[in-house]
Amino acid sequence: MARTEEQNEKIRDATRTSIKNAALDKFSMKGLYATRIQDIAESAGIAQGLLYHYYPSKEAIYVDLIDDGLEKIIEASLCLRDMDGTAKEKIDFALKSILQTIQISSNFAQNSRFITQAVNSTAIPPEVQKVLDEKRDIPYQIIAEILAAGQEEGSVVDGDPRTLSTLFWANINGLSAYFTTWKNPGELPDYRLISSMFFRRE
Amino acid sequence: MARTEEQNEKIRDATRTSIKNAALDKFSMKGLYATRIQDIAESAGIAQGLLYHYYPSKEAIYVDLIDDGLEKIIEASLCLRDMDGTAKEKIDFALKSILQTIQISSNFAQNSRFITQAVNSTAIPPEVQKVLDEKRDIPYQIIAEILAAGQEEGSVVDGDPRTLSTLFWANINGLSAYFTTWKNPGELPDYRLISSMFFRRE
DNA sequence: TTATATATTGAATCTATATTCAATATATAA
DNA sequence: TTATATATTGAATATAGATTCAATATATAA
Repeated sequence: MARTEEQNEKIRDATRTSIKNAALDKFSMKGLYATRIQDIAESAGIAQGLLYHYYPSKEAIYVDLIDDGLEKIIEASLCLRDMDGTAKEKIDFALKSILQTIQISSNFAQNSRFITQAVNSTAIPPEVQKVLDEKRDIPYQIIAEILAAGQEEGSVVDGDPRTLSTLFWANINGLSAYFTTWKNPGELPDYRLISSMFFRRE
Repeated sequence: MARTEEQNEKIRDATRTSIKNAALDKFSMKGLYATRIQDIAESAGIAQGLLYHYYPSKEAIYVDLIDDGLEKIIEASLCLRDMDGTAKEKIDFALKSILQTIQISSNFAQNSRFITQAVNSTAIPPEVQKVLDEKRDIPYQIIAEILAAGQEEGSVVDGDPRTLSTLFWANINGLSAYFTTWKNPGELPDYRLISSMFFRRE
């Protein structure tokens, strides 16, 4: 007999992972339509043909990655919501960690860049649009919840919590975009500056 | 004899303008590589072939439009810098007018979306990259100047003016992106919330 | 060792679309 | 009217690159 199913699965998992990593690298830098299937295959260290044993098309890889990307942000948001502490502690923690992550690792910024590109194009495949429609709003809702709780506590400024949440994410996305798309981006602002928008003065 | 040179020029100007308008519409929504030359021609109401009497390639239209787009922002920034008033008045005026424009007309947001896409892709033609390298930084410098003057006046908070300027544009870009890429985006935040980041409390 | 299942290869095909070009339409100066 | 310059058309061409597929490599159970 040949390899066991378990062994084949391990091989396929490894190959699938390198395809996904390679594809995220390329898509996040060049977008769906400027990325060549050959780019991805080469970067993953496999032949073009093999890619089609894992995904039926270039678009299918994209859909998969968009879903992953949104899930990551949702997961992090939920984790923030469910942690102990006041609204101020949560927002400050979020800002501090995100700004730090942007500078230290490329993960957050890469993911953010990838999603930004998808969101900015109406040419994305309908399946991608569907995932975006279902999931993109969730992190906005979660931050709005946290801010609403802060208004109850009396710490957060007045105003529609959802609008404040929009402002929160606009800052994150704006800074992240700035940071990834610039040669030498300089420093990021202190998190307290951003935080000060959302909270009353003592 | 046939038409005068002046008359031909008028015809060509009109055609060129509709090509540029159509191309900006398409590029800003779908990006360079997902936009088909046929899309642009159709939307401009001309035949594909004619496009090549005005531009040597799809990329050339793109370069032209990127330059226009950056020039518009630079022009507005310079105008702000040179107006009378304190730093606070200028920044407040800028925030107020931009937020209003985002909601009222599509011009600013369309331009912003277009530039965001270009900036987020390393697949853009080298000529576009060149224009971006030359011009993208200027609005950041101008806002930094204004904020530095505000620090002299004592109204603007401490910190590297260029970093504050980054934060200013991150807010503008983040909100603009939010607003154009959402079906029913809801309200934009009050400009004073953003402004409060940059100025000391009375 | 060997048989076998499946992971992998890369050249061949097929298609979409950017670009070219020969022919046509148009408008006005004479 | 007519001659003419040039704006315009759209079908033909060329090509890049997505997808397919027949052949090969690999690894292990027997």
